[in-house]
Amino acid sequence: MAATKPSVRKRIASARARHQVRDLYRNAILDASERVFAERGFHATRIQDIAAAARTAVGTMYNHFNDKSEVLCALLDERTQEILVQLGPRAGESKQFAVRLEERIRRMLAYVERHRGLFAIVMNLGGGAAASSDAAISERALRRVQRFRAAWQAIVDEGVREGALETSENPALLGALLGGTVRALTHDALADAKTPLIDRAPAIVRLFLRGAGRRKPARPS
Amino acid sequence: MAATKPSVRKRIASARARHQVRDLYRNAILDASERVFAERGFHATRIQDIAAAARTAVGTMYNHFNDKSEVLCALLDERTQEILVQLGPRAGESKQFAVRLEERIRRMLAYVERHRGLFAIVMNLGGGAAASSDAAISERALRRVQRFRAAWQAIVDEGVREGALETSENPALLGALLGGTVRALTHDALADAKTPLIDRAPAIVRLFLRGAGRRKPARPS
Amino acid sequence: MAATKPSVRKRIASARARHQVRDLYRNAILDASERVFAERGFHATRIQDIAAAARTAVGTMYNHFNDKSEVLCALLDERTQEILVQLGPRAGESKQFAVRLEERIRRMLAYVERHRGLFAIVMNLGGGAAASSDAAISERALRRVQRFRAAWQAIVDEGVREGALETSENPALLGALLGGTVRALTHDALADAKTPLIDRAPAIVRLFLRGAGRRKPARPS
Amino acid sequence: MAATKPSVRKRIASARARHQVRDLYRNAILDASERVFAERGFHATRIQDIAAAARTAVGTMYNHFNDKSEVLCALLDERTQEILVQLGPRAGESKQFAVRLEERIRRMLAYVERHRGLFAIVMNLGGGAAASSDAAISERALRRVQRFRAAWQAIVDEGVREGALETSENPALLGALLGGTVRALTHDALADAKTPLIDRAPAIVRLFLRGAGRRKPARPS
DNA sequence: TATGAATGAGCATTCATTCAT
DNA sequence: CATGAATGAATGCTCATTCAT
Repeated sequence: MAATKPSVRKRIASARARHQVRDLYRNAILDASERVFAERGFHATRIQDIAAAARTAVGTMYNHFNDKSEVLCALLDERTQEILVQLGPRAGESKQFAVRLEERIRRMLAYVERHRGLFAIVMNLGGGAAASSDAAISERALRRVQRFRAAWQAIVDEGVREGALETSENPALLGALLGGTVRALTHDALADAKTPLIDRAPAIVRLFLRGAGRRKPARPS
Repeated sequence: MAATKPSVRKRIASARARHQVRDLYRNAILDASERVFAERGFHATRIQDIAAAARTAVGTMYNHFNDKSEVLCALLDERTQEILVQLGPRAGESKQFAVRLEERIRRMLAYVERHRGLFAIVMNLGGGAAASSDAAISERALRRVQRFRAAWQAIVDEGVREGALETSENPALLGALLGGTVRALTHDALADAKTPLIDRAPAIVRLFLRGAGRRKPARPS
Repeated sequence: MAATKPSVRKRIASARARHQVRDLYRNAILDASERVFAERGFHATRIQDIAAAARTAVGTMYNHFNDKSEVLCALLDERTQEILVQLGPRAGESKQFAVRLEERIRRMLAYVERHRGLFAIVMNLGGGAAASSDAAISERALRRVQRFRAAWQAIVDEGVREGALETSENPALLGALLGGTVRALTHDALADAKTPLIDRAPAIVRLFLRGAGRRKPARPS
Repeated sequence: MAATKPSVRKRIASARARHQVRDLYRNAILDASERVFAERGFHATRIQDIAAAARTAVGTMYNHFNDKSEVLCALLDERTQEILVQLGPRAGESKQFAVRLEERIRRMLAYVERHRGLFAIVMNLGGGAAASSDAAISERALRRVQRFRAAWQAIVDEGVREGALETSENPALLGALLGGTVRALTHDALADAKTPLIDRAPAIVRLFLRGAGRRKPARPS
């Protein structure tokens, strides 16, 4: 380490610098695309628009991405990844499943809130580039969906393991239910209100756990 | 009335006939568009494709619809309308909310099954022509969403009135939950399996009503 | 004459009537086309527009004219013919060329005034259907131009014969000058002002006859 | 200045070069469009035709002009500008108005001769893209007409100031007359003959100045 | 590697014309 | 002969992609 020759160190440094410059462009493009997609939607957005928003030349975009849908794809991959991190376990979480779940959902909603515009359209685009005929893209879209599913499933499995969730139900259905409940109430909140998304966390957890049916239908004396 | 002169009667008849011919074309176009949209997705579908599938000239499409997105819009309006009918009350339904709900959802799923291809796309397009910048189109898309919401809400209100649903919950949230649960499990079934959609009805109702949480956590003796 | 049998008379009458009905449509179409052409210009006018303005079906137009440019052509033929009549001799005209000329131009301007809209665009379309690639149409347009030229020439020839016009000038040039002067001042008046066209008649004649140069350059004592 | 760093100088040079390349394309398109418009007329000319004649891609046209009529517009703006230059004053012109006027018209006719084809069309299109409903285009067409009017008026004003033109006439009418006379005789020459346009210059001036009326109607003794 | 003008296949849309009623 | 919906060739324009600088 310390023995590295200066010229080499410099070369490494400059390589790192060059990489950072690359990433600078890449990130500028992704950030710009998020803004523009959120504003206009995917199909109405022209490559030029993204380039302009990123203060870049169109050609530059093609040095970083193969084509338009790859930009969206990369953006979604990144945001999805980050969402999944929010949904993952953390050190020092509560022992109680419900509390933990609510906390994770709260984190996720906070993240979604920070990217409201993007998610407002993503929820309408399903997996992403809707109806993309490009196999590679659909492939990645599918993988994203699956990763999401897996995340819900993992949480559900935790709950089952801890005896917090009903064992007589098909766990796969419970996974779908969790995803659906989160999605439904989030979508609702995104469209409707200026209410902060996070406020929905308790209801999501409660409804997911207890459903809509009348509880304690008959309180025995 | 009976005295209507033959020529007049004939004129009326031919007017009716002409209308029926118009509808013939209109329906042929809508049906064709459903097939093609389902196959290729909205954006990948060219007007020509629809025309060809409808065995019509391109120009004819423009005699019936103002542009491509209006075709999708009209199609969705029609299908939405029909779905909502399935979700509506019928004569001779069960007194029990849960039974009735399951029956309605079963009807809806049967309808969706008959239009699998379309709905597979629609669920990814959310409100419809995603990112349509045309105000009139978005307006109609929004109205469709609202009509759906209203339908779920109406059902929930029934349940609340009959004491089948939890009264301590915000009814609006219950509506969203019902929609979300149906959507989630339907989407899941559309993507995943060749399982008949209707088979999902019981799970939908059960999960909507009772949630995923462990029931009777501790049955005291 | 009087001996014509009733049935025959009736047949003739009905034939005449039928012809009149034909002309009714034809004229309605021509009048409508004049209005619409004047409003939108030739190329921006769709056959449908004319039909609508004439309260006729499109098909009807094709019973009377072979195609769109024929409508314009017929219209221009008719209006040109009528203009030329205004420029022709009348009984009881003044013996003085200048007076006679002014009178005729006054009549012409009155006619143009009644068809302001049409002529405003015709003056910009030159011969008519500008750049029509149809030989038959261009042919008729050319003929109209020639008939106009001939009219100016005939007037000039009158003036020359009567010793009112300069004989040392090429009469063809004088013809062109007359046409040009009329056209220039008419065009000017059409565009510019709400001044009645006829008021331009004296100036037209005066300038045509005496030019713009300083008169009596040197009044010899 | 002399101290400009090489890289900067190079950048400037390449910027200039790039601009020149842009103009190369722009001019190629304008020249090509002149040829094609002259041959086929405006409406019969397809964008593709111009592109082909300019050995350019269609898209390139849209990098330089907003649409088809803008091409014509730009062309006319340029040619008009150049015509007006011919009509303007030059160093070392004659003191005599008539001589000067003839010289200017000669120059103008020489220019028109070099663009015969275009002007043959333009004279039939009046202000330009006939019936263009686009406000911006009509606006520019109008401005061209006005600049022409102003040019004639300026010449007339010169003549009046120098006592060469009749002061009892409304100068505006004299301006219109000059324009009309030039137009009439030019149009005549364009259509009719293979006679060189310039030969018409003397007649134009003579007729403009002295009119068609019999001169010295009766020089007594 | 950034740049941005050139490229041209691709597509929605128009509208003159036809023809069955 | 009037009608007006069907027809489909024709065309302007877009925009993702390329590539010389």
